[in-house]
Amino acid sequence: MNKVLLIGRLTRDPEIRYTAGTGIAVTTFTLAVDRPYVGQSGQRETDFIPVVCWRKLAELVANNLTKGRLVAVSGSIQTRKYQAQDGSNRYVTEVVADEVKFLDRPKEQATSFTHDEVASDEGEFFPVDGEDEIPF
Amino acid sequence: MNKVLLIGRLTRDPEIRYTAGTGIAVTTFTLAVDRPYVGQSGQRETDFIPVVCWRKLAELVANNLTKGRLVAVSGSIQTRKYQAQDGSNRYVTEVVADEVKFLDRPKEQATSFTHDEVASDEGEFFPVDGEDEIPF
Amino acid sequence: MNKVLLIGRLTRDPEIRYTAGTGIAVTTFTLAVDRPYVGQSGQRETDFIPVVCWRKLAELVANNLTKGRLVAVSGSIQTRKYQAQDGSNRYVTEVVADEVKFLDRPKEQATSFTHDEVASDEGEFFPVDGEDEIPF
Amino acid sequence: MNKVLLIGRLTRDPEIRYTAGTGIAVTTFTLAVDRPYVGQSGQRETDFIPVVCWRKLAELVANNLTKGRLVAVSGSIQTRKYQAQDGSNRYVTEVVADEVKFLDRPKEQATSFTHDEVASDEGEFFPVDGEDEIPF
DNA sequence: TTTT
DNA sequence: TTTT
Repeated sequence: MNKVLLIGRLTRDPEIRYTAGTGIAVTTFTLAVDRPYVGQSGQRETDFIPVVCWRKLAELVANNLTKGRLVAVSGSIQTRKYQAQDGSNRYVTEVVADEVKFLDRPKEQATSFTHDEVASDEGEFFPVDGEDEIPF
Repeated sequence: MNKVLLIGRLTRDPEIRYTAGTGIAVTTFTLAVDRPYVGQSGQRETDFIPVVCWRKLAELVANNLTKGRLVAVSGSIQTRKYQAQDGSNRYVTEVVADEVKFLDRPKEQATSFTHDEVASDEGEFFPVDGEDEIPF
Repeated sequence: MNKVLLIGRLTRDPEIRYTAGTGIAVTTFTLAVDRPYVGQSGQRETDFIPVVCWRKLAELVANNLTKGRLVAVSGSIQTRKYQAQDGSNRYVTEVVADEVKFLDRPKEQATSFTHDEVASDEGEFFPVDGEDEIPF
Repeated sequence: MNKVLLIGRLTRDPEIRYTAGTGIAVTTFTLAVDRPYVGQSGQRETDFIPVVCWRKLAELVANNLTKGRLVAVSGSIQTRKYQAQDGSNRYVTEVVADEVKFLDRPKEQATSFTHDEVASDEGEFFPVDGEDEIPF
């Protein structure tokens, strides 16, 4: 038995990819989940939890969620091994979602905007990552 | 909200340590949790999930559980950042337990026994795998 | 182990009472939780789940939540026996909350407003359906 | 979202029935779940939680579990309305299982026994109930 | 580095 | 590398 329930906000827009051979959709995002009480440091503490979705759910999430959206996720914890660039084994622990519930309404999408607005948005929110990033 | 429930077996004896300044007990172990159905590879798949306990629970676990024991764990997912030896940041995702329920009985601890019984018990249940094993 | 996680909306304002001897606060409400997929009848199905909170949480809920609010509840299932009026035993199953997370913002409580604003708000969000509604 | 996780023991053997028109298997049992800490009365308190399973799971449970067995159940809370004999509406809250994990091994089944052993076992464990019992 |  |  392996059950997880999280409520938190996306730290970025979700990223969708497709598996090599079979073209199955996989989307990943990180959920910022506040801890219930403030730590001894006085300020609110937060866990940043990597989440993966597959197939239909991957598409639903990629098409409908954006940075900052509040969601509930149910799923399970999965561990994976992968090879780092230096050849050593690395272990990842992440949540595989089987249900994602949207808990707030999307922000007013400006239906028309200037080029500069787009550009600055991209600058802030979608930095181009290197291609051998750790997958979350 | 951040809730986890796991049922699985310890892959090794738990390890207890104490925090530097304050001497608070922390014990860690890995839980082997079988996935509900067999993967496409045909054989049963398993997640190996790192678990941390603090204080009283740390001591309870360290004193009573051993490799192979079946437990239920409830808690939450925590993420931590740490420095690898090469100075780069590494991220860990683990479960912080707030309840651990023992689901099977400990293996028969013979209270008086012959040398042969000890030997066979150790062979099966307590393989020497660390440097601070009780040496008899 | 006994863990419950629910996300749903209050079917009415919560009701607070106090225990006879000791004056401990208890508040109760019912949560409407939609089932994930539509039933064979074609329309969305909903479970109406009784929830109880105690002490500080009872007061927090009674003072801050109202009919229609979206919340996440974590807690456990409790069963209770009580005597019906005809003397027979009756059994109740309900959720005892240990955490309630508010998931939406309260409806704009206009601090000063015109009659028309009140009327339209009530029409949309607070239909009169019980006998102890605030009568204005 | 509606998730439940329970670990407890069956208070009786499970009961299997089949739906009228379609012959779908439904099995019901009650789970005795101990509360984590003793109540103010000093003795351990227990919740008796009604559980329902459908189809394959119904058969698996009916064929393999008996009174006293330890299980983990994951599922959701469901509410149902039914008519009591006096025509009044009654509401039931129960857990619909979607996974049942067996946590102990079955008791040694005597493979041969005397009539008296059978009789006394039945006397202790399977009392004949009246026909208008509340359904759990 | 993995448990039954 | 983090969300409101």
